[in-house]
Amino acid sequence: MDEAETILVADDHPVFRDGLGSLIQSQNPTAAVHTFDAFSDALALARSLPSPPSLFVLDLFFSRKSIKSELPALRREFRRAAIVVVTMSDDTATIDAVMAAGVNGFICKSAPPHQIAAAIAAVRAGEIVTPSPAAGRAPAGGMSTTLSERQLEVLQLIAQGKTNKEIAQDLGLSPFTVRLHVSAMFRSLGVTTRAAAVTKGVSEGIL
Amino acid sequence: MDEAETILVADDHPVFRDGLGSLIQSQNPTAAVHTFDAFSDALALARSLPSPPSLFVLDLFFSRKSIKSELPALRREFRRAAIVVVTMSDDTATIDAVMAAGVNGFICKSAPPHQIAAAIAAVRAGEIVTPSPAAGRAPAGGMSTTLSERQLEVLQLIAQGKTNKEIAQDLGLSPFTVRLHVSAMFRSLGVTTRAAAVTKGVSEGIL
DNA sequence: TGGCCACTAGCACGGTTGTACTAGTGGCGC
DNA sequence: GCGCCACTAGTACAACCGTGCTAGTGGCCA
Repeated sequence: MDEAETILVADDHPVFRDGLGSLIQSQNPTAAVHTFDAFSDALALARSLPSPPSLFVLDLFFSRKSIKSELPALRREFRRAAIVVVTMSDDTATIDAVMAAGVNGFICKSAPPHQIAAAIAAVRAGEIVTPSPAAGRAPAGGMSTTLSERQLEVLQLIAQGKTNKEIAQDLGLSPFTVRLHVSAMFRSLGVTTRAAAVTKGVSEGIL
Repeated sequence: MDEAETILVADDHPVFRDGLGSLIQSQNPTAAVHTFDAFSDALALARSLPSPPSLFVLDLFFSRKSIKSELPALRREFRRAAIVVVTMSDDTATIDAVMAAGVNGFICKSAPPHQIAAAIAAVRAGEIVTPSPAAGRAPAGGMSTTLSERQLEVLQLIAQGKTNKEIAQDLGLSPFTVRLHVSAMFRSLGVTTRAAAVTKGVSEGIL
């Protein structure tokens, strides 16, 4: 579906980290899953990647303070990535604080694997997942596909029902060029028609 | 884990209800999935069962008022059941009101099947799921457009990127007939392309 | 009974789409 | 410098799309 999709897992507990990594890898066979024992390492790789990762799964080695600084900063820097926090402490205050930072999911480490898997799948599908009570509104969407600027522009105009000719006029391009962007965008989304591209765009939260 | 597990689905929209029912059934092969076109019918069966259902999936045919009465009542009566609300209107106020009633999940009807499936799986695994605000807009007032059954079916298949020929095969029709449905549906929606039709369908909450 | 509507099926035609090629430019990292 | 990638522009072609016509069936309602 998306050739170079990257997922980053950071957790300082080796056993849990490896288990989590293989769980996610088996759930997303086509994705490149990288695991780290420190958040800073994951962040460093994320920044060095040609295209940003689609999913962060992070242990909460955040102090109370950095929940309010590092986490929102991560959210801002990787607007299009889904962020899931996995942690031991699942008290309401922590959940609220983390969700308020704009992450897409909060999972308790004590949860059984199938529960963690379901939660991650739901987040990757665009939902917001929290363990228990918490009406914590969360902004920003996670998306697992990356499009270039032009491709995104083209997709938005396609969603408006415009023809390639009209898109070319709108963007000040040749219709031939528009076609190439359309084809490339289709390949990125794994579709072959404009209609399917719109559906995909909506489900990915980019429309 | 679930020898006689029962799942109740209530939705007054036939096409969506059936799709939802088979989606859930395929996701939970061992469960007995019952579908209803009215909430009261589902409730009646739930009460008549020897053991309470494990999951309710309900369309939001609740008026604003009954969100604050029927829904919490259901929650109280079936404490151990998971309750998922599926609806057209996904404005923040409605989401807050429904979640405050103590349900386990809130899914927008405009969400693609895989997203709905993931959300239900997460809820069944014990999570709380709320929609990402990035997904389909559905301004209050319901859908302003009426499509015939065939037109809706055609639109749903178009959203999957199918060609007229493929749609004809799926529905057992002639490609010529499909074309007419497509054209009629376009007129109803006030669009001229498939891509725009999908966009319109999402914004109307019928996809 | 006649009118209306949804649904079915077909033909013809012009325009659009999507892909497969080539080919040049500018930016970025190694 | 070299490769890679996004972006630009073009040609050619097969397939598909959307609309305009005609025409028949069955249901519903006044």
